[in-house]
Amino acid sequence: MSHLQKITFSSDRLIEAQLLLLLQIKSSHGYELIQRLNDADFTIEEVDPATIYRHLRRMDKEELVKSHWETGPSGPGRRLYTVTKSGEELLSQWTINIKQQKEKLANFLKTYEQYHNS
Amino acid sequence: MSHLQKITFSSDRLIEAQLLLLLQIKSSHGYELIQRLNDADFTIEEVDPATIYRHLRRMDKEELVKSHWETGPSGPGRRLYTVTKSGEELLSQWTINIKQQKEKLANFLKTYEQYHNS
DNA sequence: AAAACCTATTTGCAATGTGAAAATAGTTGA
DNA sequence: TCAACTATTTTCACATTGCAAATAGGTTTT
Repeated sequence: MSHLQKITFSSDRLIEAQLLLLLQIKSSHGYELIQRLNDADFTIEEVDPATIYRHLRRMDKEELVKSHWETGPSGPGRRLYTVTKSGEELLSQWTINIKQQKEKLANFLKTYEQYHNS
Repeated sequence: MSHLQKITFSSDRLIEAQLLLLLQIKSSHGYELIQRLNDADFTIEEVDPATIYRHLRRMDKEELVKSHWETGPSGPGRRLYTVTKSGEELLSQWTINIKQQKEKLANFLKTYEQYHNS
């Protein structure tokens, strides 16, 4: 493939993995994803809505998700997001990265405790 | 205390905790810290020197570390950093945050695996 | 002795991402 | 009607980053 985009796994992009996971479990629109993120036991802080919407748009452009506009019977129009095959593949790579990150944090704590019990 | 600075625990500031830990173990100057970070088993990626130097200067201003200029017998002058009491206290708070973060990552992986074995 | 290299820190610049707030807009309930 | 809720987008100022270059002392190689 000629133009594979560069994959960024920096931990400040963790929100991407979280969105992909939630979307894999169930397609949603932005507003609902914000609530699901705030309810999830794997997120830390309240997320700023603008950040979520911006990530979703970016991920749409990068074809990690696809979206279509829904003008339902009630409420304002909303954009329904679904994860793509490419997004699922990226999510699976994210889990490897997250396992690593978890190990690194464990090593940090180990070093800290070793130093403080001696 | 009247002007406690706001503490940021966002994971992209993890570098701060890493620097504080290394400095608590042993005072160092920037150049050495870059090497120690790259050797440590709790860091992920290669760090950009500019980032390290900038964080050290910021932490100096915030009195998490203190520094003094060393004109040793060999090599160019260098700034020797030592962690302060305030820096040690912050590091201890960081460990709590890192434990939480580790838990959140574990929860993420649990949710992922639960979804993929059903 | 000049050239190249290592140690050591700082600064400039463009790019990226964020939070906060406001703009937009449809729907529902009092 | 007015307020509240749902839903998304955009603007602005600010923080931070990576990369590169500038600066500079010291050591090693040719």
